[in-house]
Amino acid sequence: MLTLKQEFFKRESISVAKDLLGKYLVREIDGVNIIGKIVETECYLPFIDPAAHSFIRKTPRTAVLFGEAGYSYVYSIHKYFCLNVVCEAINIPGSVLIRSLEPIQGIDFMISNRLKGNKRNLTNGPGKLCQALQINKKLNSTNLVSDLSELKITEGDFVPETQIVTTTRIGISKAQELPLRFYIKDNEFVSKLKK
DNA sequence: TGATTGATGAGCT
DNA sequence: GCTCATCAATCAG
Repeated sequence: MLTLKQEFFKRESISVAKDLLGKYLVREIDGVNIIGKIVETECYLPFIDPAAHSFIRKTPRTAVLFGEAGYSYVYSIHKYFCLNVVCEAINIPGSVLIRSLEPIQGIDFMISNRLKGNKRNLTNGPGKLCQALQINKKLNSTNLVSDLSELKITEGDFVPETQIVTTTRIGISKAQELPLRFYIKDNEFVSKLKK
């Protein structure tokens, strides 16, 4: 499977968020590939988005958001980790949060990483997918467009525009009204619908 | 099946 | 000290 080019991420983060649906997230552990298809994303805009970690100012934690596109931003929230992809040009801190995956390969491995391991609950949430794929802070600032990385994003399945659903974001306290969450219609691995 | 709630720890002020 | 882009257990119906 072909790894994406950096140019893919050097665009408006909102376009990247939509186009990432259907792509494959590949985690390599001891030479074995663990693969999930991206079925749900959220976009965090540069400068104007109060919900973005980069909003207030650049800090040691958020510095990677201001760096090269195509790199990972892994942060901890409560007890868990979440995975973002840095987009746009240097010093333009747009990013895309990977919210849920459809398990493709290495499902037994994912189950062994999670306490309650039924297939549907494996990767349908940002904290859950990081547990399943063993994504932690050591993978912060990883180059996701290099074949040499142990975490990368490759070409996957084509998703037609008509299969993409747009809603508001989940779990945030600011700018809740912005329609920046995208997921694949009718996919059973999308995280819980918002009410 | 859906809504509510408590546990939880890092990062920032 | 307070915030928070979460999860899983719990409870009501």
